[in-house]
Amino acid sequence: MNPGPSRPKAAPTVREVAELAGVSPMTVSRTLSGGKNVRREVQQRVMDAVATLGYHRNENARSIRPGHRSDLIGVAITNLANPYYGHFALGVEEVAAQHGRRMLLGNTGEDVAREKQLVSDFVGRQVEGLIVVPTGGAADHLKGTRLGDIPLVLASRTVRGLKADTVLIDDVNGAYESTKKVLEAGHTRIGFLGNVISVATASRRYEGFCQALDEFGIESDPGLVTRGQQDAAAARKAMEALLDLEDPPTAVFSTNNRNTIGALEAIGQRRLRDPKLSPPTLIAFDDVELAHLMQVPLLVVSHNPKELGAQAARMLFERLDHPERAKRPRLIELPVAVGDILNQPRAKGRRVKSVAGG
Amino acid sequence: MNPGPSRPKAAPTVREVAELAGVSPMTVSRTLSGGKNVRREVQQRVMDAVATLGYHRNENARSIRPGHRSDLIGVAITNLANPYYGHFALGVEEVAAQHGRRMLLGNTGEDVAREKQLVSDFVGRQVEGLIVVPTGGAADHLKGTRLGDIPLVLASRTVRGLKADTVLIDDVNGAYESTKKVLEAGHTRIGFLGNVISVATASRRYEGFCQALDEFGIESDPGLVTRGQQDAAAARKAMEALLDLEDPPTAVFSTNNRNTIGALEAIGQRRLRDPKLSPPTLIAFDDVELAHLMQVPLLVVSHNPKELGAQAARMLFERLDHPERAKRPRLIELPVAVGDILNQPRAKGRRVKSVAGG
DNA sequence: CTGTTAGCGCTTTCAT
DNA sequence: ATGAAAGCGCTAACAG
Repeated sequence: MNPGPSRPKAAPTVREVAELAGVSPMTVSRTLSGGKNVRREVQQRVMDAVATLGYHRNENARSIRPGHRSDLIGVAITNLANPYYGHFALGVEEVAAQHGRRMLLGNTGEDVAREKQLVSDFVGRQVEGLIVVPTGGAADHLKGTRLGDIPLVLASRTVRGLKADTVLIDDVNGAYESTKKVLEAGHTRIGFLGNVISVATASRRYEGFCQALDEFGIESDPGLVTRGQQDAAAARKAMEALLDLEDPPTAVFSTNNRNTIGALEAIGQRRLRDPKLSPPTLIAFDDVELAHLMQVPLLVVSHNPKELGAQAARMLFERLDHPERAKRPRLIELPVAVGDILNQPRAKGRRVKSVAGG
Repeated sequence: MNPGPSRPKAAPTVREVAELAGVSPMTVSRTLSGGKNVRREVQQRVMDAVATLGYHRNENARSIRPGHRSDLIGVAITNLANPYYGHFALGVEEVAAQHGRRMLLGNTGEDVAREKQLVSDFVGRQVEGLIVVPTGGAADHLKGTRLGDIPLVLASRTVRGLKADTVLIDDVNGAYESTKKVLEAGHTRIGFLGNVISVATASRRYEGFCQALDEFGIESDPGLVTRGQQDAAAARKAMEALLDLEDPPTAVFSTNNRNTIGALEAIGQRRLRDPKLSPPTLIAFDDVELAHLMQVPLLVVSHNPKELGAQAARMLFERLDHPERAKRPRLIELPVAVGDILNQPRAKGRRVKSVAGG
């Protein structure tokens, strides 16, 4: 009657199932693996025993046998709170599921130490492969030898000096094309809202930004370049500072969705006080929900984070499921779509055509 | 020279490390578990061997020993692409990390079959506990016996007839209070944008909504109630339909962030065509980035999805780490914050005090 | 301090 | 069609 201190009764094992079904463990094992060479009737008895005992076969014990896959992949991303990485993780998960794999997901919070710890743990858990959005710090722990030669795919960011499959967004070009488009529209003072420099995407996008300025013979004004904003709050402050300048930029390049949100908040807030404020044109790398409806001139450089994750996963499974094909590390750059400048103020903006994209 | 077909050389084992270090496997094991009773010098030799071989101890093999924790929890959520669940997962992950656990994360996509499959797999992988955002379909597979009595925490939604720790948002009250506030502001025709009915949150929020209407003696007009919008696109259409009504609602209750986005898109789009459009007041359950800057009268019912995840994880670890304390299933409802109505139109909207309309 | 033995849950191999 | 034995990688328990 009294269940007692509810000792977490050890999970039933094959042996117990076997006993209850009146067969040997081997027969249970066979039944569970498809039922080859087991009489229908016996199979039924086994399945009944499984059901009554609530038996689940121990995948961990199973996976220590040689030649057995763990069906597990390890994924380390930097910030799960960012919807960008939510989509990314979903892309990975979906492809992993298609390939019959499960996903161990860890959040690094942009902390190398945590990344190291996570990766090491993943390897210990016998993941078949790793997908990592590297934090950008030292990355010895990602070296092949340290990983026991488990396949690794880097996503969204590279690591200098690390040979591994990599999927990136075409950052440089996206930044270049979009900046160019805004320059063509006549802007000459363009601000820059960036995230941490050590993050590879940040510098790549800055690179493209500068390329375009160079091409137009414009010297980047250091006073217009801000860096290191990791979240929307910081970005908002940075944007406010830009707006407060004596000679504020007429356009601002925002490196990522966090900066875009912050920038739009700053602008939106200002406008509540001064409805006539004519906001700067915003170049937004990464698409952001609702941004296009904010009545701020906006040029979106959009791409698909879910596809980024899916692609990373595909590269991984290419290696895992076809080790015979795989050769040297591959680098894939996913295309971005540079849109048109939306919400142009009616009077001014002369129509610039050009359609860019993938 | 030629590495050959690159046979994925089996991961090194304790034995190999032991051999290289000139000790027994046991000494390696001891060293790796803290180094008790191993001479410093020998430890060093072992660590060197570990480093040269790139050895990672096999956690799976380790975890089959009796009494050993797997340090793994299984988390099944419905839609990783929704930033809401990204935050949720982050909350879980952080608390799990604090407790030294790793997270197996699966996405159900609101599909019961997938949920069932995931949960079963998680159990087979020896997770110590489960956190599930139930899809809402049949849930036999979540019954204790089927789970091998692994602790389960339901998050965000309940399952009727299932005894398990549960963390919810205070949906009913949040919907009630916010609707009431809008009724007090003088609105009498209030639309409803809902998601799938089978989802428990949906009906709970609808319940609160109706409660408030009842209290003000207003009969809910079926023509104003829409249901089943799972994503922003569907929500947008539903909102457009509401706006197209001959006698459109002056306020609209949006059940969740997907519906809010869709509603704001619909309104924003309309306004581009007709800048004078006076948009309905939006009651937004779930906070949404940028929403408050959209110049749409807005009442946000906000809460913290990350905290929801953290709380779910805390309940789980309470049971795991203190099995002696744990008693009957607990239900926690996290409070919501009902804000003020923002972005009220200045000129027109005559200030209606808190007097109900018959 | 260190090594030997045994066995965790499972399945491959080899009987029967 | 079924079972017995052996061993995967690891570590308690017990020597020494």
